Amino acid sequence: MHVTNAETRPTLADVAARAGVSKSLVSLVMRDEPGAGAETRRRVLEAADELGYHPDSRARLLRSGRSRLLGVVFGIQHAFHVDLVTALYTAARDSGYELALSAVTPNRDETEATASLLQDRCEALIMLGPQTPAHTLARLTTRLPVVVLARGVRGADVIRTADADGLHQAVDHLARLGHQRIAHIDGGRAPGAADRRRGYREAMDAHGLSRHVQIVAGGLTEEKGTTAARALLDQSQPPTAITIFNDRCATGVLDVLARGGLQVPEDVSVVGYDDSHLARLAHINLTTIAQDVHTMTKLAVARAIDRIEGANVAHRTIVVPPHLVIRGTTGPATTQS
Amino acid sequence: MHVTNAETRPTLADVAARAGVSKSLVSLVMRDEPGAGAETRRRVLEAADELGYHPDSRARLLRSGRSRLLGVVFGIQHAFHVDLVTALYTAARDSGYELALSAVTPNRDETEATASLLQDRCEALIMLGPQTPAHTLARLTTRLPVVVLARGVRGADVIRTADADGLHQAVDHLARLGHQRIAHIDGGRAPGAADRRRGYREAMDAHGLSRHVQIVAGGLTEEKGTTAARALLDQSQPPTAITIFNDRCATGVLDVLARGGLQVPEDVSVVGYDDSHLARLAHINLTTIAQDVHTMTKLAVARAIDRIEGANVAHRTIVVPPHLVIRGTTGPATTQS
DNA sequence: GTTTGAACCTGGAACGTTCCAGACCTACGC
DNA sequence: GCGTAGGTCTGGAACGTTCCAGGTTCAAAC
Repeated sequence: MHVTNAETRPTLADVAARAGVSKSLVSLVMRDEPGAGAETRRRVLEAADELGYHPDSRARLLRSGRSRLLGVVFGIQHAFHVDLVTALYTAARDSGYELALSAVTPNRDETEATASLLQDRCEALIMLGPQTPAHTLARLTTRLPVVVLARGVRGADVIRTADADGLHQAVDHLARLGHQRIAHIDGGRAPGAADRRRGYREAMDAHGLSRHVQIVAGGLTEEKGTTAARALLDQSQPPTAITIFNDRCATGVLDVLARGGLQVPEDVSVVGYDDSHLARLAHINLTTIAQDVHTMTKLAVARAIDRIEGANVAHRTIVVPPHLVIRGTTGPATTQS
Repeated sequence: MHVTNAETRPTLADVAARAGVSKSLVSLVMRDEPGAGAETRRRVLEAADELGYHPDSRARLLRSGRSRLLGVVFGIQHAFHVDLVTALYTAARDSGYELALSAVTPNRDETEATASLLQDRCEALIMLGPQTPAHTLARLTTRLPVVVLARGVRGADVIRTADADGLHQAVDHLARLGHQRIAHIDGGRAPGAADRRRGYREAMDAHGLSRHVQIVAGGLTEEKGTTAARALLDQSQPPTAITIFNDRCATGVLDVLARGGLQVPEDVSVVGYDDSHLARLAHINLTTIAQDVHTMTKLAVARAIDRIEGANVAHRTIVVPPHLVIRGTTGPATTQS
């Protein structure tokens, strides 16, 4: 006999007893599967409601052998990751899978974040701009499907933006506005940085501006942006336009410009990268290269699920085109220069 | 295509078979419980390692009736929440409990975030600055322990900062520097905003500056900061110092000042609130009121666990004192004003 | 009047753990 | 010699589901 105790939550058996049917039938009804009559279904639902029954996902998942969980590893401090996670939630909404977040923080590295998701028996991993070495990722891939977002790497599924193309668009835009001394503050060894550097160089060449190519060491953070910007401004002939590795770094640059008494875009034009929520802030209002977060996350979820359900495509990279978003930090080059 | 049974992960039984012992014994060893001989223990661990065995938390939790999970509801867009989550991870590290994150995003409200954690059978909820109405929180409390961080609310455990005290410290600091026209940009209806407003007013009174009290409507975001700052600067006699609801809002203010050609702190001093990572950025370098994130998160985790383990203290609020962090955005009032 | 086949429902065996009661040793005190 | 007490180890019953193979019923088709 099952005694309903205040401490223990009601179970399938309790509901079954109350509705006068079998556990199996209640199970069916709870999952909204066919195979139960309308009237019985109603009675079962009523009983469940009265008891305040909620299915126990642990037991459910244990039995079905599945967790229906997509693990997400992300850097909680990264503006762009935050945007991606936000979009991932909506991308996963109707997929029948849930997201399990695991954050990377200054005190919690990627290995730890990943391990905790594995323990939860996630069925696939979506990793945002992971720093994990390629061979470690490859090993992970043998355990479960891994989709890497915003970083190119062999051996796993990758969804990334056409980074070089993004910088082409940035340079094209600036060149159209008459700029010639266009500099680039890069992202060092960060994922995507190399491609963006290359794109910048190619585009400058294409516009016949090779002699004005100038690449300054930057990084992912505001800090790096400020030091890079100071270095640029210290020159005898500072650039009239700057393309920057990402938006976060760009805000550091903007800050240095403002403090230096330089008007944006009158004196200097600035283009960021990511179109993260930072760029959209009214007081930043940054012209930037948008990564198509919506598409990228949709593709990532879809690919993860395909893999889970056994699609045996070779590991493949999907490249999503970026696009220019013109806001207030770019304007025509002044004639004097 | 692999021939190995990549489909099924190794289980306790597999390890037991390989080591030539019973499931129960392996279970003991895996949990590091006493009751197994040194040599057997070694053999079991070896077998587990060779098979790449990892315990299945679902089954484990199902059987033990516990999840050892602390659910965390947080706003992924909020700089301060990000700091709190970061600290929560380290606070929970050696507690024997894991964190389950559930983010609130523009498309995923608190109700949804909470529901998903309940389904995972979290044993307690830690909610960061929740917007959920008090009576809904109270109902939640009947289902499981709820610890609210950074918002005062009756009926649940609350860990919060002495917000009024924080503004006292800010005003004291500015008054000591000789400022008189000290304004406050508030946080509207945000958690804590009312207390900070009150603290500001009290402190101004205490310094005999009642006639200079000026409160401008602000908010949580950079945007709100910029419009509030513009309103302040438009006056015939703008303030020489500004205290602001939070750091994020303060960066908006700083930006307006910089663009307006005003030097900080020479022309205007600025004090933020939270000491979030924003404030520490070299180019922001914001004087601010630090909430003691370390202590708050430690207390939150401890309280949650106390509740889980049956400590039956009455619901109680713990107030943590804030402290002033002097950085570069405050300086002596200029004599001329 | 039998057969057929949906539509509805049931019982019991998994899933991979933990927990409990007890079995088997060996050593020890008397 | 006996009883007892630890220290090791084992078998099997939970935990709350889902899944599978079947069992009724009842109306329509032969």
